[in-house]
Order: sequence, then C-alpha cells, then structure tokens
Amino acid sequence: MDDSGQNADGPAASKRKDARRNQQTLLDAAAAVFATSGVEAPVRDIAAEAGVGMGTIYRHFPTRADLVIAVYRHQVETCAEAGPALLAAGPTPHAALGRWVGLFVDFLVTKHGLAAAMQADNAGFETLHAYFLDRLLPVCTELLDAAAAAGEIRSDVGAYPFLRGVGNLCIGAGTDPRYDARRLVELLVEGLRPPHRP
Amino acid sequence: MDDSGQNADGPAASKRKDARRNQQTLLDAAAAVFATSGVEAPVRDIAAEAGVGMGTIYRHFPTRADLVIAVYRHQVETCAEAGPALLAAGPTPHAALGRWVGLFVDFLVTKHGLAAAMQADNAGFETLHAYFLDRLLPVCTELLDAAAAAGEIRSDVGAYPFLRGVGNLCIGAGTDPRYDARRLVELLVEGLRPPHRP
DNA sequence: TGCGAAACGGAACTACGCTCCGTATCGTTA
DNA sequence: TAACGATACGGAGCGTAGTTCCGTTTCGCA
Repeated sequence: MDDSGQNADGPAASKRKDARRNQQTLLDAAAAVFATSGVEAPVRDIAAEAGVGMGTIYRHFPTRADLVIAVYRHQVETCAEAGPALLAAGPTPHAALGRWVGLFVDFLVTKHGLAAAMQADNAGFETLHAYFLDRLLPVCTELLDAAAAAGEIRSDVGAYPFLRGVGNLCIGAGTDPRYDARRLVELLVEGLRPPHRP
Repeated sequence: MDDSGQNADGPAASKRKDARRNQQTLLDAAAAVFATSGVEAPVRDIAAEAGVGMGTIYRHFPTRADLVIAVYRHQVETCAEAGPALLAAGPTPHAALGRWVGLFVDFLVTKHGLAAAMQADNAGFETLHAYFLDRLLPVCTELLDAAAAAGEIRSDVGAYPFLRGVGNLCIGAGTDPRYDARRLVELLVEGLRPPHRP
C-alpha cells in the first residue's frame, strides 16, 4: 500500500538527502497552502510555495491523495488512538462514542475541503477515502459495538455508513455560520439510541 | 431572478420558434446526460447529445445551475407541495416530517451528483443552492415548527442546518451499496426528538 | 575527481469552462 | 415574394488546471 514513496510521517529513511529535504519542504508547503486554499488547491501553487517544480511533487506524491494523507497523518493517527482511551475513560460507551465523534468532527471542520475530498467517488481521492476507512473504521466499530453491547444504541447501524454519515455532515462546515455540523452530528448520535417503547 | 432566459418549465413563450425548440431539446439532452454522467457532465457532452453548439447552451442557460434547475424544477416543486399535504394527512407532525424528508432523499439519491453540486460553496452552483433553499426551506420550517409545537421534537434546531444536513447525508448515495443515506436520515430525524428524561 | 544513478524543473499535452464573432435562420414589412 | 434587420446558431479560441516526459542538474560513492 505504501509503494508510493512516502510512508510514516518523516520522509522515508531511504534515498538521497536532497530528496528527503524536498519531501519535508513539500509537506510544509502543502500544509500551508491547504490551510489557506483548501485541499483542492492547484498543484502549481503548492510547487510554487515549496519553491520546487511540479515534477518533484508528482515524484514524491503520485496522487493528490498521497499528499493529503501525508500532511494529515499525525492527526488521523491521534484521533484513531483516542478511541480506545475514551472508551476506557468515559462514563458510558455512548458518551465515549459521542466524544470520539466530536474529535473527528473537530478535525474535519478545521480542514477546509477535506470532508468533501474524502468522498468515496471523488476521482483521484480514492486512496484518501481508503486511508480514513482503514484507520478509523476499526475504532468506530469498537465504539459502536461497545455501545450496542451496553444496550445504549441500536445494534443495526453499521460503522461504515455511520462514519460516512458523520463525514458527510461535516462537508461545507466552516464556510457558513448558519450551518453547525457539530450539532447535527450530535443529533445523529442521539438518533442511534434504541427507539424507546412508550 | 429569471432574467436568464428560461423560466417556469416549458420554454418561455417568448422569441423565435427555433429557439424554443432548441431549449426543449437541450432540456431533454441534459436530463439524459445528467442521468448517465451526473450533473457535472461536460458542457460539450450535453451540446453533443442535443446536437447543438455550445454557444446555444450558454445562451439559454448562462450557468450550469440554470440548466440543472430547469431540468429538475418539476420534481422540486412536487416535493415542496407535498409538505403541507403530508402535514395535513399524517398522524403526527413528526411522522409527516419523516415522510417529507424521505421524499426529498428519494429525489436526491436518484440524481447522480446533485446532492454534492447543491453544496453552498460549489463554484458556479450558488444559484442551485439558493433555488433549493428558496423552494424547500419554508416547507421544512413549517414541518419543523409543527412538530416542535406538538412537543415531538426539540425546538432549537433550525430548518437551514437541518435541511443542509439531510442534503449532505445524501452525497455519494447510490454509488456505494454499503452506504444507506435513507437510513441515516431516519436516524437524524429520530435524533430531533427531545432528550427523554429518565 | 569522475561517473552513473537519482532527482529536478518546467515545457508541453490534455481536458474543460467560457467567450466571441462570423454565419445562418426567422419572420416581418414593403 | 423579395429583401432586410433582428435573433439565434456553431464552434474556434483563450484561459486554467492536471499530468506526463525528458533534458539537465545534483548527489554520493569509488
């Protein structure tokens, strides 16, 4: 899966020193440009910001998804690792689920355009979608299972649709003060509770 | 607002006969291409399907949003009109809300790429966003207010974020069998219920 | 110091949105 | 019905952006 040149976070310990340095430069430049113009910023802009040619970008990060993943890897890892911790700490599995989802939402809404790019069918971003899934789906499954086992939520909602739903709700957040993704996600999490029999 | 050439559904009763005919041809062609390739299909493709030049498209529909609106106007109107009817018919306002939202979701998930295009910040689609809002927000508000007045849902959720949330949840539906937008929207609607005090 | 491999840069190719203007068509008037 | 102005048409052409390709430069080892 990581035959694409960049793995882990630091530039791979392989190859020439200038290449490693350029990779780091690129990562920094991309982070800066993403923050300003969103993850769909023109490749030329990122190259310019980094002071390198476009060929260099494509050599290090064959697809835009590779670059995005490399830039945000740390934060996604952190989010993934927070899942089990919250489950252990929280008063109930449902509360832990709520908090964990909140973390994910906080991450997404502050990354301009990331939630939209993460869409499954977004050409050129399939790898990005897959990465988020690989990393977060197991965590989400664990939390959902725990909450279901505790009888706090229905057990017929899959982690995949749920996680995608949360991601979808974050699209466009941060560009419109009237739209509060956090709130809607809270409602969705409430909606997971078993239908109360009156 | 409709100084753009096309209004209502039939070609405007104005101007030359060939122009009217072309406008209808364009609408049919666009509907066909949208169904196959989604609403982001290249303008050239639509022109080719209709057997006209691109200039003709831009003359009749200055922006892509105008074309999309024209193609789907009927269905959006139908959806909007169904709101009050459901409210009058349904057993409860909350049930009516659920059914109405279901109608909206059914519409969106069958229109490849429409939910995504409807995004507020999508360059060139602002008009589309505005049209959906103009048409559906009042209906949604009415349903939400009725349900809130009946004490069936919290009263602190605005119609705008709710409607956008529903739209967002529909993004990417229909391209992935694992993702069930309908289900998630149902959960969201359940999440609207007042927190039950134990 | 010399040399082959690795990396670099950016011109060039493709795809697409959108505009612009010469040409064709319509329908009205003499 | 012939002629003419207004209206509409078509598609070449321009700008922008993604992606590739290859001649040039740099690195690091012998």
